Amino acid sequence: MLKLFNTLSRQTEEFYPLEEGKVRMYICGPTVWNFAHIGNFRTFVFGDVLRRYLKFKGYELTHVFNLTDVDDRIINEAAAQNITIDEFTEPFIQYFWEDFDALGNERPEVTPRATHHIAEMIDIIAKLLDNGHAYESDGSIYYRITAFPDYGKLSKISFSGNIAGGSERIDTDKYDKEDARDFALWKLVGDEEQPGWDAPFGRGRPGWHIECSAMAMKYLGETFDLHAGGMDLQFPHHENEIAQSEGSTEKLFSKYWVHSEFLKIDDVTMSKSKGNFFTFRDLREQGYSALAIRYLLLSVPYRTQLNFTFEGLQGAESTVERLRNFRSTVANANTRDGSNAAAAAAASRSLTEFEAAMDDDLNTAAALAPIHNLVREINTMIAGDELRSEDKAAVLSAIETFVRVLGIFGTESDELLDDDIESLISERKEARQNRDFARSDEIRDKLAAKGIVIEDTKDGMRWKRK
RNA sequence: GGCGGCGUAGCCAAGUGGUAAGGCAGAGGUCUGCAAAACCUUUAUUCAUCGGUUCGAUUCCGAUCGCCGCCUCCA
Repeated sequence: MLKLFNTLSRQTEEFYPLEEGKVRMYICGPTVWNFAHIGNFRTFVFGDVLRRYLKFKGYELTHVFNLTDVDDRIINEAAAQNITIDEFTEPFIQYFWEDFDALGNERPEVTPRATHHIAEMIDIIAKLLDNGHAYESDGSIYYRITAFPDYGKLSKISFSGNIAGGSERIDTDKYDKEDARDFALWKLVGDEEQPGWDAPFGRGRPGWHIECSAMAMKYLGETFDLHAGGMDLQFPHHENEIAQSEGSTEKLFSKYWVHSEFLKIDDVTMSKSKGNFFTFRDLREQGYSALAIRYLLLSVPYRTQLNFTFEGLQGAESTVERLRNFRSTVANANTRDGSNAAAAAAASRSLTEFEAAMDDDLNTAAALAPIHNLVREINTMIAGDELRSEDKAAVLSAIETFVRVLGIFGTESDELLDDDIESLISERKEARQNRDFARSDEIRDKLAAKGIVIEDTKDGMRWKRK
């Protein structure tokens, strides 16, 4: 039984949409022009692991992932270039998905654009105006927080403490709001020259939070199962989504809230403002593999800040390589007929422990241990010629489960070798039989130059792409 | 000032009221024509410090020190 930590209740509890057999989830992604840093991608990798695990558990999923394009910079820049917002954002979105895919994430079912949902946002704002949860001031529309007593239930934020205390960021009356906490739902655009959208309550642009309320409820219903995102979004973004949605429907918005922690670089949280951030592409350009980056990001449970080091990334590279080798070693092992009960038992125990750890609030760190244990145990059996042909399937099937849920073994390359590479390999085989090691090594070097690594195992020659 | 998190071997870290998972790196060995891969052995009497509760605490409580986050852009 999967248990998740629900930010709303501040406790780890059984994931209760279980009975329904389906999960509707929403994840906030980055603004499209913003090159998401690796900390954001940690959120997306965990979102992916969550969705893969839910599918593994047999749930039917509807997963909405928002790459937002409602942003003054985007709107203004598109207008300045005299192109549509879609035309402007297209290359950024493509760039993002390339990274998203390269990290081994599955694409969510729904990936809406906020600017295509202005009408839905206007509807919610109109409802909030009707029922007193919003008000107009100087042509803009603001949310009236005093009308929503539950405000703060997610982040447990205390405004009395903030205001009485030493926060230097109390918003002064820059706008004519009733209360410093009130936030904009609709920002007036008075100048007809400036891009904006027409609404019954005036021409303007949506505020920063309304899009997620609108799209989540449109695709998932007024009440849905799970809403995830980075810790940084808990307040104010998610708190405000709750206020808008529940204020308009008077129904529970999301049953579960799941927030993942960022990572630290040399013990300092990576963030834009700190300037110590780097992107997935930065790491790729330094030669690190996507698989190792994925492994590192999920090697620490999602609610713990991972302390990122390059030593750790290098280590992940070795680990991932070992897993990859294991998979092909098992697949290619020359085994005698029959079965060895110990092997099947090891595979089954590994799966059980893996699932128990994942059930425990997606404890990926604990879930990796049984995988490594299986690798060691089966490798030992192979070395001692104790693995039997009938056991291979059980071990490979366990690996497939780990791949399906975590995606850390990489995909098995089933590409055929080019003919000349193939002939070089058989030539080398012959040379070795004739103990012509000079020729053998020469061929190995030649193949290495083409990115093909040759290894001589006791079960024969093995190759892989570097 | 309010709210929250953390401090476990060289590094990344899991974890529990009953005596420290896993990975990486390091050392020694086995195998091998050489590599590579793999295997074996080895690395914390100890979990920031000081008290307390307990038969027993790394795990619970209190204090102290240190670090981090949110309250402000990062949807």
